[in-house]
Amino acid sequence: MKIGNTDQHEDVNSKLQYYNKEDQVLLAVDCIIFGFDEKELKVLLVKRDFEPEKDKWSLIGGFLKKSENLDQAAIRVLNILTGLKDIYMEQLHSYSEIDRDPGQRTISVAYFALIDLSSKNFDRIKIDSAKWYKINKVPQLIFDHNEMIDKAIQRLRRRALIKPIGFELLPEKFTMRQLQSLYESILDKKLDKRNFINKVNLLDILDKLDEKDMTSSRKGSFLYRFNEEKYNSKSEEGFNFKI
Amino acid sequence: MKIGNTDQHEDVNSKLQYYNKEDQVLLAVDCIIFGFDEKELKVLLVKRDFEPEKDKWSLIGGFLKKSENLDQAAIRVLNILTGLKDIYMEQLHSYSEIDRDPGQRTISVAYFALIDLSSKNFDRIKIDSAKWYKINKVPQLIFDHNEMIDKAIQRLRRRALIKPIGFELLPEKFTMRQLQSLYESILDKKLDKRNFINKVNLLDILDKLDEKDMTSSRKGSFLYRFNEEKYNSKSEEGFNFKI
DNA sequence: TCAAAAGTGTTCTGTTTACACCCATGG
DNA sequence: CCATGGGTGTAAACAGAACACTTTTGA
Repeated sequence: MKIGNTDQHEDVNSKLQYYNKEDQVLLAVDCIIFGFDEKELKVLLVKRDFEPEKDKWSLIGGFLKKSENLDQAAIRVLNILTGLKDIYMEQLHSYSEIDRDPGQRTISVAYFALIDLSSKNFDRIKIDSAKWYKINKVPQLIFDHNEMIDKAIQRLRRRALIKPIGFELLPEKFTMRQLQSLYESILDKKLDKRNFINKVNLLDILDKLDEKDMTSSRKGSFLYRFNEEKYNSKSEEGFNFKI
Repeated sequence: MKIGNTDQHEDVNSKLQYYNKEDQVLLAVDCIIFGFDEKELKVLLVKRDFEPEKDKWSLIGGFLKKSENLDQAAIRVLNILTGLKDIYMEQLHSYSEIDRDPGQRTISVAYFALIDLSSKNFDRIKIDSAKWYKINKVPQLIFDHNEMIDKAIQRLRRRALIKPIGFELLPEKFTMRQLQSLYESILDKKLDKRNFINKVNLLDILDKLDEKDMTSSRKGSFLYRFNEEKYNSKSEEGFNFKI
């Protein structure tokens, strides 16, 4: 039941008449794309090449079409820029300040995406002006985009402590050191190696492979893979990765 | 930067022309209003009195006007129904399935609100067909409103464990028993009285008053009040109310 | 005097933190 | 043979969970 206009006289039994009185607005999606490249958590930005705010950095975005829902719009926008599909995305928040976009009244729904930069899946970015920024070196962005990124980082932090979304940022096979570096980047603090490994092993959601990664050291380090079945069989509520 | 139509030829320097190509949609807000009345966590629903879906239960909602942002729209909608102002509200999620509202393509941004039912502030509901339902007795609702409530309950559960939003559901002065009942309702589990009180006292965010509430027992029970200064001085990150 | 709710501490268990040395290997 | 990162365990501190009896007072 919509009661937006209960003060005014109107025929609420006439659905179309009712709906047609209402204001329509532009709905955009903006994507915070996080990537992890072995050491650093980064976010993908593009340089705006038209007025207003020309030459300022910005998140990628696009407008919702009537033929799609918001998730589909976010997936489409991400795909246009990166060429990637089947990427983890999650709706973050909707931004609606009246003057947020000086061009026209626009409400934006922010999404964040997690992609693995080390993987060969991700060979190129399709927009020339795009650049990866370390998350603590993000420049001033247009509109409310800095606010969006701040909120996305906070959400990522909380999520990564209770859900296995961190693996979306790693290659399929990864070392313990990579996993630890990832969590150190996300949480922005150093972690103790032994405590970290003990905790991860306790969760029992990884397969230790026979392969070693020989690029990082002379000894080589074992590779691990996230085992989704193991994870699902453990808990409905995610893990409690208090680190 | 909006790249919704990069495949098509267009003059991106002409802002208006650019924006005007895009689809406009109706934006609604729907409010999940939680209330706590000494024992039970409840949600406020209204009976829809027009077709389609006449006589079905629904959340309250309304359409966004161009002159307001989403928070303001949610506050307005809440005020129309309850007459209340200065209520805790938080944006929850946006719902955008193409057929979610058979009347017209509508995207809805869900908000949840927390109000104290025991307070005399809340003397009456302004819509006759409104009714409080226990959160585990919610009937089938129109559209995706059941989904919204489920998500709101989950969010409330997580929030209440780390932020002092539970106090929004209580009168200014409350007993420990009331606070415990509230958390038991939110978390849907029985808690141990001694452990609960020990933990709350450890947080050191309440003032114990000299007054007693004499209505609940012959002995009477001390009243407490949330002390926001104490809370703010403790932590930036909220508390860790693992109970 | 008793019914009904308030109030109060201790022990046990599990989790988190702090911490340092040997291993394997390629150069 | 040594420099580099990989791998491993234990003890102390802390937080959570389990648990039962006494107090007050209006009816």
